[in-house]
Amino acid sequence: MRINLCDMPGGTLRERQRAETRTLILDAALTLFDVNGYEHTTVEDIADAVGISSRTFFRYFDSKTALLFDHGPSRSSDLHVAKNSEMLAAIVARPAAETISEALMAVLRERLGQMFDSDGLKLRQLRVILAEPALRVQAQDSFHERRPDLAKAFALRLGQHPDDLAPRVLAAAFTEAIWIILERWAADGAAAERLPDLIDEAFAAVSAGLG
Amino acid sequence: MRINLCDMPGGTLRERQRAETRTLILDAALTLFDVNGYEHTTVEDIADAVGISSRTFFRYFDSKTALLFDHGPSRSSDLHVAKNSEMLAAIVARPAAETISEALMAVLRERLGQMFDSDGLKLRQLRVILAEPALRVQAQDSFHERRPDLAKAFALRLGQHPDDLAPRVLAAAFTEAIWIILERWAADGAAAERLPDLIDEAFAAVSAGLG
DNA sequence: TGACTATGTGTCATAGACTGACACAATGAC
DNA sequence: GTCATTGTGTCAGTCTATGACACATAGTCA
Repeated sequence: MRINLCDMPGGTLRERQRAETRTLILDAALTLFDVNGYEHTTVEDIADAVGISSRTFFRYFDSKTALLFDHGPSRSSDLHVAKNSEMLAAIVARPAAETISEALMAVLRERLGQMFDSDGLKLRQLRVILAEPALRVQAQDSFHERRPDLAKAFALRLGQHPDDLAPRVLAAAFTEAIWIILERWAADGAAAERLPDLIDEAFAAVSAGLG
Repeated sequence: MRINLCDMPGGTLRERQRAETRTLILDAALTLFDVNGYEHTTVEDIADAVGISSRTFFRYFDSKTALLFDHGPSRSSDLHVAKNSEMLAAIVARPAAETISEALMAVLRERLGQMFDSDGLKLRQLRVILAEPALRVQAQDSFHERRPDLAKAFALRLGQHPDDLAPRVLAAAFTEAIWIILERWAADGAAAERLPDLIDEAFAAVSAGLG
């Protein structure tokens, strides 16, 4: 059952096994979702596919939906956290002369493609989400999770408090914009080179709309 | 069990009974949520409180969360639909010289207070939602439901397609703004006369932030 | 290497949201 | 009053999720 873990770097055998099992679950789940649809795939199906009990599944993922919002194989356990703060730091670090829209756009152009490119994971998740209308709503939640952080970054640029209205509203607006971009990108076949164009287009529209 | 239905206008006895049961369920549920919290109130608790089986509960409400997003006693069954389209029509009908922000603000000043004032229902729902962090996320969904409509109204004003970016982003931004307004309003004690002030304040901030 | 501890796993039992099927009761129409 | 329509309770069952316990595996220390 355990496959060659030797080529994976990292801590103890346990940690490597855990990471391996996690990716096995995630991969099996996304495949099953793809074939049978999210609703018609039970947690037991997933567990069976990996050869674990469904009880064990819940020791790896808090819920079935967590599979869709998981940030990668968590090779090093908080890699994505680092990535996230990097992104926020990048937003804050953009030249003060730039508007928030310009700053965010620049950061997205640099990093959004990378995010969806590194492995196919995020794209596969995105596709499942887009396929099931009920999930699109929940997906907003996943973005929503990051909104406070985004609002914080905006607040820093604006010299305001993160709970103030402007940062939060801007975060909501741009979160929606990113969502639309990803939607269209996936619908267009998810070609990596399309992403920058879509970002440009979207942000131009937003600027025009908000101005 | 059935209480004096005679003073309620409306169609057949069956319809009146149904409407009555519906409000009984809704009222009992919100009371229980208030006392024991949303999570610790089971559907069976609610059903017991009304004197129906939990199976019957699900014949009135699609889900437990539906209780929080239900639009009133549905005396006349699609009253809220009418209200909703009225609101959208009002947005479209505002003078063309107004910006979208101004138009929406004017409509909200006219109608938002009314919406939360007519009966205590929406405020009670709002309080439950705000009390339980997990629900705040779902609440976004409920607003989200109406976003396409809002986007449509905006699109009409902008002379754009409802699926275009600008209307959707604007809808997201203003939905968030409304949400923030309601949050603060509830936190402030939900005094009816505070609402217009909060609306003014919020929209001023948004305009300043977006400009 | 062998014992000892920590951690992971399966099994079992259970709660809680929801759904389908069926029998029975109440309503509305004639 | 008869008869079709519709509402309700009961029962059984699915699926997500969690707690308890026993057993197995990995990490540690002598």
